[in-house]
Amino acid sequence: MTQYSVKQLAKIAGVSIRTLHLYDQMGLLKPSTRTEAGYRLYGDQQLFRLQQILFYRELDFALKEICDILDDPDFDLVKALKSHKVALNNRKERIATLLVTIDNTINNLKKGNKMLKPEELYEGLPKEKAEAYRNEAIEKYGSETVEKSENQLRKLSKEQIALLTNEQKEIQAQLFAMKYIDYRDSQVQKQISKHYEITRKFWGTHGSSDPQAEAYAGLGQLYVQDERFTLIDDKPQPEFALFLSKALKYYSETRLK
Amino acid sequence: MTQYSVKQLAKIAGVSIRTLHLYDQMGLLKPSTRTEAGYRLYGDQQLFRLQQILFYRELDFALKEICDILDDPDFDLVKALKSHKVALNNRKERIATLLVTIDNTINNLKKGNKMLKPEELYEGLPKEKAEAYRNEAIEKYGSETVEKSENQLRKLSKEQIALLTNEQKEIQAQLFAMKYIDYRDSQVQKQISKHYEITRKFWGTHGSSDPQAEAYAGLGQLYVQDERFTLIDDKPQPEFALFLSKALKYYSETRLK
DNA sequence: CATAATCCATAACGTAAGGTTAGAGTCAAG
DNA sequence: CTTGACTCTAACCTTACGTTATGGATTATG
Repeated sequence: MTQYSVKQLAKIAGVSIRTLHLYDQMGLLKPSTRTEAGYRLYGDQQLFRLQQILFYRELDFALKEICDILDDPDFDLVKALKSHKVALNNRKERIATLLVTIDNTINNLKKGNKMLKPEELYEGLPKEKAEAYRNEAIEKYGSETVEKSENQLRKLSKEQIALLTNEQKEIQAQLFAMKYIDYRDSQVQKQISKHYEITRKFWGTHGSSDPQAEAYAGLGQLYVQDERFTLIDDKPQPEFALFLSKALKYYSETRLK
Repeated sequence: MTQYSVKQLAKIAGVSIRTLHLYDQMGLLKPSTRTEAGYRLYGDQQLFRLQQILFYRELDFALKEICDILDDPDFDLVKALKSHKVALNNRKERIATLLVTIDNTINNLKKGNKMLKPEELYEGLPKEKAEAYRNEAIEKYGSETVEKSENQLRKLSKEQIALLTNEQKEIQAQLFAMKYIDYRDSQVQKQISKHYEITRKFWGTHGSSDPQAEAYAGLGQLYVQDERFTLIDDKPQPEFALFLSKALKYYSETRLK
């Protein structure tokens, strides 16, 4: 049975000595024994436990949770993993939104906020352009995301989009004028609910109510991804897009269930 | 010109009073003026500035960075956004890996570590199974990720995989026996370099050297995603897979450039 | 065997971005 | 004139360690 000093264990495990001290102090990993002088000595069992600790740490579990996982025999690991998965998925989604917003912001800065020609916007794009746009989008955000948005879009015919955006433009302008700050604000959410009602009319109530909430939240993603939806005075507004997407998500989560 | 108290500003901005105190203290957002009694009063300019602050905060910038962004007129915003994008992309990738690992771990726990039949593994899978597997994988990880892995895989013919895995099995077994702890350990990296040499033989040096490093790191992802690559005694080892993927990435980053 | 070089221990402070009291002063309304 | 709502500063709590600081223990070398 091998014995390891703090330094040895730290080295083979790739953690700092301080980390081992900390884990000892909080009861996560106690040395198997101490020398007369109080030196920590770890055995193979401790090495194995450390290996497990590092695995769960790598999965972004908090140290206290790891404590429970390893020490409580009744701990429902599958449940913990699943809820952890949900949290990670949320982070992932959030990061994806941020990445798109950053791209749009960079684009705006580069173009010096150059105005886009209105005729490029809501009429059928020239096919090559549309194709190029799609490919670029896939390149940047992955086909998964793009396809999801496209499904969103396909629910709306061209004319519907034209009508929709005219009515929505007003609401968006009002929201924009509100100095878009807190997406949970009741005034903001009131406007969003109008927005939702208009949107719903054009989705032609497809019967099932559950996908609607999701689709509406997904619309926010579309706003972030496609600058054409958040033009104010023909200028793209990434900050506003980010705000709107959060407002829609919040609305769909709180009001629509 | 409207004036806001801390509470009012906090409410319309959706932040806590403490946050405003903090921003004041660190010079990120000073009130426009103070009353005789020392109460903070904010104007519209401050509201606008707060709006910008929250935008960058939402993009996960540190408060100090936001300070620079807003106060330094020479600040290279595009550059900052780009490097920030790289960081976010790394986080995203990491989270994706963790999600797959969690899935595999859950699967293992559910199956009670049931053995997989060896004939299911490296021989051509029955078509339906392969299709089902692929669809499931797309469902879980997105078509982007799956296609990337498939491109990895397509570089190897069936026979090559068979040979490859036989030779690699040995190395992996040795790595496994090393109590897979620190992927940066020189002994570990030595084994990885052997692993790399073997792998490289079968990739038949496609000329360009840059994609090789990336492809090799991508192989680690494949290990994580497909349990069949990290079977030890016919049992999937998600922890070991995670370890290996990090070791490969580290190797490709430090040794291959 | 003395001494220098490591190694180890505990302790305490610092980090980011606030949350959470605590104690005390300020303001408008009843 | 007191109540209640609001404000101020100050100080400690959080995570998961990193970073000294100080002093004792062990080992290597001359």
